[in-house]
This record gives sequence, C-alpha cells and structure tokens, in this order.
Amino acid sequence: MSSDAAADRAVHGPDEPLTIGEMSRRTGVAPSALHFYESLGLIASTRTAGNQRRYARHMLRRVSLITVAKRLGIPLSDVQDAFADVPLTQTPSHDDWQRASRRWKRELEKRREGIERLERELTGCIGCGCLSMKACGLLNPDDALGSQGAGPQRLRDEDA
Amino acid sequence: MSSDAAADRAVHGPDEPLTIGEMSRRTGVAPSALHFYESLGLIASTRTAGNQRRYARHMLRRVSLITVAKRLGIPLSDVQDAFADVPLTQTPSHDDWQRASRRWKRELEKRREGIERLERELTGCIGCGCLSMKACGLLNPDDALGSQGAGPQRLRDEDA
DNA sequence: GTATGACCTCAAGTACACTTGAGGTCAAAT
DNA sequence: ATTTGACCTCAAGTGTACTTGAGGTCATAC
Repeated sequence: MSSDAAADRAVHGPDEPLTIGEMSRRTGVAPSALHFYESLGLIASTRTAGNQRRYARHMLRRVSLITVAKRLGIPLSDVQDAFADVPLTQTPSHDDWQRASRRWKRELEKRREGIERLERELTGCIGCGCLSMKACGLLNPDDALGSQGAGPQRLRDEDA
Repeated sequence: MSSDAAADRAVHGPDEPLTIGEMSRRTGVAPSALHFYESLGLIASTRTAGNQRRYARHMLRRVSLITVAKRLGIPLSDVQDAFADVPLTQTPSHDDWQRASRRWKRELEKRREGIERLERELTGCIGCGCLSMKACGLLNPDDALGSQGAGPQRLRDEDA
C-alpha cells in the first residue's frame, strides 16, 4: 500500500514518465477515470512496447485542474475549453500555463460573482424576514447568472 | 402563447392554486421537471376532482430556489436538506423561510470561500508565472474544499 | 517457470437529472 | 357534441461522468 508509493519513488527518476497507477495515486483520480479523460482528449499518454500507458509529468497538472473544476461543478466540456491553448502532447510552456491560468481565473470570477450576488440577495431576504418574492432578485434569474432558454417570469406582488 | 400567461391572470384570482402549466411558465421549469421534483418530494401538489395537479403559491418559491441551486451546481439531495425545516404541505411561516434563508446562506458562503481561495491561488500561480506545482494549493485539494475519499498526494518539487 | 499484481480493451452498468413518447383523460370553446 | 389543448401515468430514452466486470496481456518476484 504505502510501499507502492515508496516503490514509485525508488524505481523512477524525476524525469521518467508515470504509469497509470502512479498517476492515480498521486492525483487521487481512479485509473478508470484517467482512461475516461483520455477518451475525451483531456489528457494524453504514450504507450510502452507492451501497450501500457505512460504519462508525462505535466499531465499531473492537467488532472489536478480537472479535479478542481469538478469540485466547483464545472463540466468537463468547459474544462476542455479552458485547456484550449495548452498543448497536450508536449510539455506546455510558461506562457501556455499563464494563459490557462487567466482563463481559469475568469471562469472562477464569474462563478464567485454569481454566488456573491445571491448571498447579497439572501441577506436582503433575511433582512426583510420573509424571503420576499417582491424584491428578491434570487427569484428572477435572468439578471443573475444569465438564463438559458425561457427564463422565469417576474413574479407578481400577490405571490409574496 | 403570450395569451396563455394573460389567460392565467384573467382566469385565476391571486389566492387560487396554480396549474402545472402556470407553474412552468412562471418558473421557467418544464412540467416534466416539476413531476420529477414532486416524485423526489421537493415540491407537493393537491389534485382536482379530475386528478390534475394544483400548486399552492408558495411552491413558486421552492421551485425558484431549486433552480438557483441548479445554477450553482448544488445537487438536489442538498436542496432537500436545505428545505428540511420548511413545511411542504402548508404555507411556510415567516420563521420557516428565515431559517431556510440562513441555511442557504451558509451553503453559499462555503462555496464562495472555496472559489475565493482558488482565485487567490491562481493569482499566485499567475504571479509566479508557471502555475507552479511547488506552491500551488490548488493542486492539493485536501485543505481547499475538503477532500472526499483518498485525496491527491502532495506533489514533489521536481514535478513543477 | 509460474504465480502475482498491474495493466490492457471493450461492453455493460450506475447515478443523477431529467426528457420523450405512448396511450388515455379532462375541460373550455365552437 | 365534438374538437382542441392541457393534463394524466408509466416506461423508456438521453447526457454526463464515470465504475465494474470479463477476458486477456505484461512484468516482476520467487
């Protein structure tokens, strides 16, 4: 168990590619999920003579960012977009990651702003004591995070 | 189309229960989704003599909060929890909604804090120019939003 | 040289959050 | 009275994000 990880370090030098098991242990992502991410083109591997996957070390970073996105409820298709300019098969450059960082930050900012807005609105609701339908922007999402498709109607006064 | 909504207002007084179509138009949630939420016990309806659903007006509020949660990636099971103390079959009191508001606010705060933390870390990464694996807490989620199951190992220096 | 564990592929299964469709009922209008 | 649109139930299908299992290969250890 812990000897697996110890073996990883003992057997492989710092520039060696990683096996799927090593990737899994070091990112906390199941091998099956790594297979899945690879099938989507989110990560990539080379193969040994015996057809086993080997991952370049920069894949650790990609996988970690994928798990972060998951924690925040960002769908994999959006992660795909966020990785748009980061090369998959070669080690990304300084600038590649810098661009990616800025993309991620913009995405996070949008989410944070949406949440902050809702917090303010809920505070207002607590203030007014009734989660009022009259004033609460919470209940008219068109102007919160942007509506997809036909959004709710504004609710009338008598519904409060 | 727009005459539907007009008809709603013309036909029903402010204290009348709403049909599923009215609920759908006024919340932007499809009738099939309302059926689904009802099957989960997130909302409730009474039935007419002809077995059609009728929704009390306070259900509008519940449905709107469900859609808010969805926008933030909160699973319906968590919404269930957030509604724990809000009565389903009678109109909730002032205090019921106030308690619910506070629950929601705590939930939102946790999410916002997680995102803010990641933003700070990404800013650091942009600062250091390389999304470094050395310093970046982004890549060690244990202390960010709390890990579920076996979390990633801390990454070693040479992986940066 | 054979056993053991890590790996491979491919198909099927799971959980969540719904939508779609079939087949039938209800209610308002003509 | 019958048509039309809104509604009903129940079963099956959809998309996302994977996991599980079967059947087989690879690599290291004894």
